[in-house]
Amino acid sequence: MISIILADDHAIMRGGLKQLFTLTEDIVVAAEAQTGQELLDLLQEIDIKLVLLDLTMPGGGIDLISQLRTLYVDLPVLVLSMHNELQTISRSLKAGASGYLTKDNDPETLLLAIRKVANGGRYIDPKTAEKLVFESDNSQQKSLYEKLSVREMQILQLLASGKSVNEIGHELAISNKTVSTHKARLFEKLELNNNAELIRYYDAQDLKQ
Amino acid sequence: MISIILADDHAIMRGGLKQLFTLTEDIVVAAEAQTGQELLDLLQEIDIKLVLLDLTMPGGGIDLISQLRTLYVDLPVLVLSMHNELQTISRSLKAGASGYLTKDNDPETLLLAIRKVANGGRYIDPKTAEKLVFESDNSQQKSLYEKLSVREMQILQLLASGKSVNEIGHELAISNKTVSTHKARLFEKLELNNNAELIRYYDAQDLKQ
DNA sequence: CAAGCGTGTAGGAATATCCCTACACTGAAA
DNA sequence: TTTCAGTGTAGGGATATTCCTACACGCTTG
Repeated sequence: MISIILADDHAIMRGGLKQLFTLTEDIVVAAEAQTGQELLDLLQEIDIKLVLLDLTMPGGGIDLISQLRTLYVDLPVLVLSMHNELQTISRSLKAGASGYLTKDNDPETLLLAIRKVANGGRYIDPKTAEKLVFESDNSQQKSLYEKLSVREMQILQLLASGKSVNEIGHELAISNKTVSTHKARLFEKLELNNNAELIRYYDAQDLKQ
Repeated sequence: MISIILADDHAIMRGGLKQLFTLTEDIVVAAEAQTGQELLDLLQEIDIKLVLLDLTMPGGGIDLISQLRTLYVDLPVLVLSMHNELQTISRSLKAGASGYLTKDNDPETLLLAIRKVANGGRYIDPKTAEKLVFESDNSQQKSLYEKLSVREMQILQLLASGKSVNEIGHELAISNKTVSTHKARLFEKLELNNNAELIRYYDAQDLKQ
């Protein structure tokens, strides 16, 4: 029996997944988390076999994977994401995720991946696995977006959501000066000159996904 | 019996939703589409009561809603989205969607929304509906723009172009403090909370004209 | 292994911006 | 006619942000 935690902030998605798992004999949802913190809290209380993690939830970035990997060395983390940005996939795996698949896969594939990962295996979407290998070779023409570090990307998202430098500093528990530095660096990398451009750049990127 | 088409490019999401609907007596999934085109093709073949549409799928933007509205006047479209950007919601509804809810709602809410919309009603997430009232009410009549004084409008345009308060003060040969006052007033009038919202508001207005 | 680049982190000083308040002027309402 | 709301203008003080600089760490790369 594979007991899992659903870590996804979309209740409808969780609801659907739970229903999906009722069709199986061997997979059961032990708990659900809507934020990274909630997930960490839950893990202290209950014992499960696998975390099914949506990266886009609040407090659910790459860092969370690293934390999980540190705190629970043997706990497999399967990332379930909407994005198939190679960058994100690659970073997730480096951070210690046992698998990665996008939500456009068949439900059967998800079940397969869960079983494989729960048994200590790894699962990566074959289509993207191939690209990953390919990409690492000719990482020449990276889009500006891909030049950003994880932290910078995070700051970008928070800025684009309308948060101030101070608010972000507080939220991430770092100095506002630090946030400002990150901001300056991502301005340089993205060749932006002001906040208006940042918002428009972000929205434009967002549409591409 | 409410027969629906699931239009979402995420197979896992569709799989989950389908399972969810098996719990109900009255909702049945007649078909699934992964792209806008696929949806349009399917609609020519089969007769259904409602389209459950994920805006983020390929070929699944606001335009698609307009098309559906033109081709099938009475077919209700319920938008299921991850984003709760006011703009997107507002535009969807203007384009003719019968309802809008985000994926972080309860599954029960989704069922409720489907039933309501299938019966000719409308459904909008209560949290966001409230915010929308201002926007839609005012934009129907006065287009918030018109509440702004000439000077405020000018400042808005300059801010949206990426100029700083100081730059604007210099350009208009008035104190930066004055510019700041104008800015504060237009923020209040437009019910904006930060620069990001200003940019998005301005761009949205721009599209309307 | 040494050197160097990228990254995450800040401090101090300089600016920029906001917040609250104020005042004069204009046109509309009472 | 008086009153009042809306507007364009700022000042002073409080905050926020930037700019420049720095440093430690980890990961390449010669």
